[in-house]
Amino acid sequence: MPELPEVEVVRAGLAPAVTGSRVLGVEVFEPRSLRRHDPTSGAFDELLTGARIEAAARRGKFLWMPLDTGRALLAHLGMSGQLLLRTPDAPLVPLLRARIHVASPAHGDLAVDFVDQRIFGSLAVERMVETGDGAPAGFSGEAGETDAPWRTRLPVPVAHIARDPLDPAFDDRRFLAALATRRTGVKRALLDQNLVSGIGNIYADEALWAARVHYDEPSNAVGPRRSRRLLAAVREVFERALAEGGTSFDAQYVNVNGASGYFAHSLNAYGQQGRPCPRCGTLIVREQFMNRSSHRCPRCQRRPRASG
DNA sequence: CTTTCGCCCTGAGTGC
DNA sequence: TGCACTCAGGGCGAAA
Repeated sequence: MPELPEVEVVRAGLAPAVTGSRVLGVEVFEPRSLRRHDPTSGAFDELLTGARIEAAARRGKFLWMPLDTGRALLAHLGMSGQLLLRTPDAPLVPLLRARIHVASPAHGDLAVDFVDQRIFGSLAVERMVETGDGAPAGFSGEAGETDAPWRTRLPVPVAHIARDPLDPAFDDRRFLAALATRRTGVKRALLDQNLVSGIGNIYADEALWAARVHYDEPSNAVGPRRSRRLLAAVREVFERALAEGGTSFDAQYVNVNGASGYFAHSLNAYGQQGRPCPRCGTLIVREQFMNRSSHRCPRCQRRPRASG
């Protein structure tokens, strides 16, 4: 499932093709994929058609394309979403939920296909709000090196989403202070997009393994030293996955050109139950937590004392 | 405010 | 061959 590295690969693949392009038309095959779109602000296709796409930007797992209308096309891939660049007449695959036709100055006419099996992902056209701190709203590659208005604006539904750990404007101290304050399990905190964005179940387990922290340890019990180690581990697993072109556990994720971004061999904990911990050889276990699965090494990641 | 919980959603895989 | 069942989990609104 797409987390920050996968979404970034999609953004980076999309950006050169869509930047400066004009939306020619929209085809919607599955209305539920637009359930996040507020129709009272205008019909999805009407708000898109004719607009010029200025860039492709990302914060955490949220991806948006600022439009010259002052709004943005917002995409979240959910569990199984993909954004694929196709030729305008490419055959319609069964799971295709929407197709956006654009005229690209660099690549001619293109189809941007939104494919999503489980329909947890969504597309919407949203209003923008200022970040307030003057820093770029998200990462948008070279296009972000501009003073265009969209640079410091983000779609309304993303306003409450924290910056991600690869964002230069990410506030380490604030995050560490929040960990020290919260009484919830540390993995819950890692997955809380209001605290730090971009982390999903896979990279949470990988970072916790790398930092040797048990997922259910109260976040305020981890302490500053290990919390810093954990944050560093998150960044390391992200950077490594980015270097490998994005990771996905089940090959649902396909990058913008349709090639698989599957690099399961690089996973140390997630999905590795029954296999030896690469560090100590103890067999990795899988446990139910938060209605999802957590993977850990029973020896490297012991639950400290009494809790839960 | 903080935290937890239930809901959404369906193709692939499994077992009988 | 077919059918019932299970599994995957991000984000959000409601509730405690």
